[in-house]
Amino acid sequence: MAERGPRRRVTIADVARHAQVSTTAVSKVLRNAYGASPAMRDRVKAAIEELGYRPHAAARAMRGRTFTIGVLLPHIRNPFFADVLDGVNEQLAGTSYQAILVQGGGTDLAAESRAIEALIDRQVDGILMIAPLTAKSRLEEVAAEMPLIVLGRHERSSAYDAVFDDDDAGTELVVRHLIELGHRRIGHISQRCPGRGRPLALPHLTRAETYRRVMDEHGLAAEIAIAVTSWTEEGGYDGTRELLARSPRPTAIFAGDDQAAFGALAALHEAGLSVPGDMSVAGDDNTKLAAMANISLTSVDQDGVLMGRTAARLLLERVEGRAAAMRFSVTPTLVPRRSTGPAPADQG
Amino acid sequence: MAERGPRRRVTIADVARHAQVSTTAVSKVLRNAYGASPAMRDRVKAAIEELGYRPHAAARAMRGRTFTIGVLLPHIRNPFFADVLDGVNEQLAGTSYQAILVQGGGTDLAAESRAIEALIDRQVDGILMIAPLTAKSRLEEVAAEMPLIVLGRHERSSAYDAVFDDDDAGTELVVRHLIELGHRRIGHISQRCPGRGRPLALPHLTRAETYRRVMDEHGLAAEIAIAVTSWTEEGGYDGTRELLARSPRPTAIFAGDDQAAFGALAALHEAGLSVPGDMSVAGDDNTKLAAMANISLTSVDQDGVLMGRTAARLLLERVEGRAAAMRFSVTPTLVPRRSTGPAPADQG
DNA sequence: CTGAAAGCGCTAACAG
DNA sequence: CTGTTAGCGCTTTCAG
Repeated sequence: MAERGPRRRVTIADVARHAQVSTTAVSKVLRNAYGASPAMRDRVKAAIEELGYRPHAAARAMRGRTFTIGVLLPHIRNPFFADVLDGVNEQLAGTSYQAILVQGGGTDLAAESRAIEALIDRQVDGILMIAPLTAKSRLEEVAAEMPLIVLGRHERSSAYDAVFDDDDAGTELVVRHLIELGHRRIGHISQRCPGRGRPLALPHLTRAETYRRVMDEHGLAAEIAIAVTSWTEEGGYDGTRELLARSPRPTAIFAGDDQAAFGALAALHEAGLSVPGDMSVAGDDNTKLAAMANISLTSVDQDGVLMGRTAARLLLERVEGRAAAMRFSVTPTLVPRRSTGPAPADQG
Repeated sequence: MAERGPRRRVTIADVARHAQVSTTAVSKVLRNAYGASPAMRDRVKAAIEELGYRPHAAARAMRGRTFTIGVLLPHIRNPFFADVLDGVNEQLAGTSYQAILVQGGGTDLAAESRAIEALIDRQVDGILMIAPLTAKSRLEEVAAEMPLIVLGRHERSSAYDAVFDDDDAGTELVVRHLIELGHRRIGHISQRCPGRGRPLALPHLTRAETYRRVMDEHGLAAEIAIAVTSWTEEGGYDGTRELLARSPRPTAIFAGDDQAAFGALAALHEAGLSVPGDMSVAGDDNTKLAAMANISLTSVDQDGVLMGRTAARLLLERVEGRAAAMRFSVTPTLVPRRSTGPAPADQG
């Protein structure tokens, strides 16, 4: 009959009593603050150990820090986010900070806003947002209230730090790679952008824009073909069906990210087209699955763990007081695999 | 020069002043508590709206609830967890509760303990643990302190609720399916179990045990072959290589879960073996990718969204006061696809 | 129905 | 170096 919470939690007062000191002394020891003799320090530490005391985060929150870092991410379906999170946790390990995640509703802006507010209401010491959809102006408002790092967006702001992949370079690598293989009709799959108003500097927009630019630079402006769906398996599938319906159909697809590329491969398989014989496919993110021998998907590698680690480091710096904005950009590399090959001969 | 937090947050006192009532009144309105006239209620609500007041979770935590549900999950690499989480968020939408996630270190028991403590220290109103490694005795301690739901484990406890897939039934479906296709040498990939001491009722142990039982029941005890790696792409790859090294090698592999099955498919591709011609492969979880035409992986479907929704519902019930333990089990179904087929003729 | 007042556990002035 | 004390924002008796 699990009676709930009968055993009152050990508090700083219990520790103080047990160690025969004041609560102030305990607090000082806990925070490694100035003004506690080694002897007292030892006695308090022993008492903490004996009583199994752990600080009550909510009580701390009322005066000082919560030692909690809030991480906002759109969803947990993209393995790239898992890499980023591993980097974050790696950087936080050994500190007293703990990361808590909240899921913003994918492409639902309102849900994301609620998630951000939830984090603020819970008084986290700093926030890391992964590819948020929220308008820059709102991000700056949040940054005015607490340390903020934005991962995966390119805008420049003096209010928060930015950690991002150089999407421009990555896309250029992919599109050039395809062009060098002789492709001219290269399709692209992008995502719907939920934000009304000014377009955000989100990866999918940068990639689409760069795709356009590189095509144009090679005199292929007329061959530009973008299917706007979403970067999920289904989105890649649907987008590919859309591109296949064109006449003449493309000979290569840059799917935007790996998840979409997997959907593209499925759609091509279903259509009876061979890869890369009839159609080349490239993704972006270089997920584990892309490297698997039976998939062997050409992709763009960006070090997600490094990005996560860096973001967490920058955030802790801000929590410690840094105010000047920093930007950290990761340079991607192309990983060519068997899903891309020479354009079919009939293309000329 | 983002000056941090200059604009003091709106508090209940501000609202009270603005609405010309006491803070008690505001608090009552916020909690829909008894003892506030409709008129006052309206006035307070208007003030809240005007001032953009949002309750301060930490302050609430000191007296009452935080309206926060803690979700512990091993990692975010398994798409099945994403389904569960969608179910949780779906159930929580419309309530005032917010889910926060913490990642326990995969197979690292100590990291998981720290994550659980982090949740307790942050005074969540209830905890949902997804496939935790922690010993049952510790789970019961936690359950004595706060509402707890455990998802994905089979033990029976009077202290917390359990939501789980009937892994026994699922595995039986897969193994029988393979046996009916004429396979006799059926290999299995399982995970290393970190827990010392009593084995936990985790899915991979149930599946392995059931695999053994069904093989035995069909007189195939001698053909039992288990590779113990991990349920990741790499683990599936390594496990398959291990099984392939046996002589004679199996003609079918039940990979334990889809992620591992993807690794298995890669290893077989690399080994030049055809699926299902030379080897049948089955997974478990029925992830989106398994359904893709080019993969077409036979799998076991278990409704993750339903499980998440149910877990969240049960947790809220407990938060509201229910004490009697409940168990909810989801019945899985087999989804046969092209990755499984008749055993090669040479098997007899 | 309404409000004054006493804390929840902790931190940070401030005295001693 | 040490301890006393006044809150942080909210909930919750308990009088009016």
